Amino acid sequence: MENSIKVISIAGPTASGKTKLSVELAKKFNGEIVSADSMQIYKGMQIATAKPTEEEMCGIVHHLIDLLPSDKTYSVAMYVKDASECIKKIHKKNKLPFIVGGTGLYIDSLLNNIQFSDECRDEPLCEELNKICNESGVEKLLDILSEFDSESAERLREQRNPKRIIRAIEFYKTTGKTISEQIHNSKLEKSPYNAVKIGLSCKDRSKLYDRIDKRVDLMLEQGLIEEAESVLNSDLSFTAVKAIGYKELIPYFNGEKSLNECIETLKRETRRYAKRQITWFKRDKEINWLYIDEYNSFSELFDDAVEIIEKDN
RNA sequence: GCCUCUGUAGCUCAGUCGGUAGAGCAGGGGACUGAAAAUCCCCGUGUCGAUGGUUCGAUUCCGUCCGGAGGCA
Repeated sequence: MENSIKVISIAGPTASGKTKLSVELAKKFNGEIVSADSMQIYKGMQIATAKPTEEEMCGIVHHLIDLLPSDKTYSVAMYVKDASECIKKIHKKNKLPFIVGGTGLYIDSLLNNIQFSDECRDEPLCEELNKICNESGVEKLLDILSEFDSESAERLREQRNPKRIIRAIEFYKTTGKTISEQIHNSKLEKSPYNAVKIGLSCKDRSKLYDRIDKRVDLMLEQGLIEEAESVLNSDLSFTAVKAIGYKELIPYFNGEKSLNECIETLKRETRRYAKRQITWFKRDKEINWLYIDEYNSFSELFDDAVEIIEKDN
């Protein structure tokens, strides 16, 4: 693929060590980092999102971190647009782009060059559909959808996931096309990238969970409580309120639960999040997995990562 | 030392009038196209403390032992 742009992606669950590996690799290969993280996009959410500090960045340029104030919504479509431009610029400078993060949907949509339509949102409609769902149940939503898109209705019937069904209805009402057509059409543009995919994970799940627990403890030492107070007191977009690390502390601030109980909830939610990330990444058979618990030192892990990147040339 | 209660899933506990057991939480697997750190679907993972006895059959009944809690001294 002579005309394709070589990129490296580094994916993996939270607390697997993506930040450190990516910075070291970027140093070695003259790279810049494009974050693929739906929450690090936001300013002011530093500790809970484990955003790399200036010090951790070691002078490597990081894109798509601290891009937006937390009252602005963001989405995968915007991400693909933003990240594509970053890659283009980095490539022009003859540097190597590293796509690094834990948001699988963002990474896959970017690397597969998924085409999103321009405007197809209708928030009042979604609110209305949400109301219908609460009052009459998911079945009602499926009925509405099957009036014009029985194929998707059948596909979505099994899991009865309101969000997906609402989106399918919204898409049709705003574009006149079915979501099935959109999914088909979105894949027509060939990807301009030649991606070398590296995945970081733990062979032993419980070890990853230990790392998560420790990292939450560290966040608390770094001032997570104070950050949570200020974030929760600011205006948060639909997207930003979903961040793990703040909402779990609300019962503590309201005096409904002890701090310890909330911390346990926070750790548990982070573990579940990591599990979902693992499920997502697992199905990509192109990922070269490196298991951090199979290495005695970072430098051995690093050497293997270097080998994966070099053998592609 | 004696008496009482107790020991069942990773945790908290049900239960079996004797036919090898089930809830919640934790956990595991999966899906995923504009909120994705979101949203949703599926799944019980077990030397029923150990060991003898009674019995066709014991996790259940009886004996002994071990561990835990409490009471009396």
